Amino acid sequence: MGKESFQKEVYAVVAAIPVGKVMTYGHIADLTGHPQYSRRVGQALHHVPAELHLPSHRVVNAQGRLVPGWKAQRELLEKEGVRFKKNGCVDMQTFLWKFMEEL
DNA sequence: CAGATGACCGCAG
DNA sequence: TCTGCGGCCATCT
Repeated sequence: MGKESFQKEVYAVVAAIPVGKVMTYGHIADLTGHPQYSRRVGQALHHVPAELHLPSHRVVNAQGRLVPGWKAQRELLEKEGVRFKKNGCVDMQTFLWKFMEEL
């Protein structure tokens, strides 16, 4: 498995996140079979070509915090029905995508 | 080639 | 809430 195949797997997972749900970098790393690659998931998404039109705004960190410096992200999520806690973090209990429970 | 850096994670103070 | 520390890994200086 080369590095760019890992990148493709990441993109596939992100593309599969349903509207109104979010997923964390760590979980995506787990799904690709590389539990320690959370940082690489972040890199892959930071450099993802816009023409792929991935819903990368639905990826947040493990605390539900949004991407530093990306001002449109919160609005995009709110438009999909994602609500935030008082501290500004996503309400993970409600909006984290639990893919296991969909089978 | 050695450090620094980053869309990370968890724990601690 | 913010800061620091150790661990992690590829990329940039």
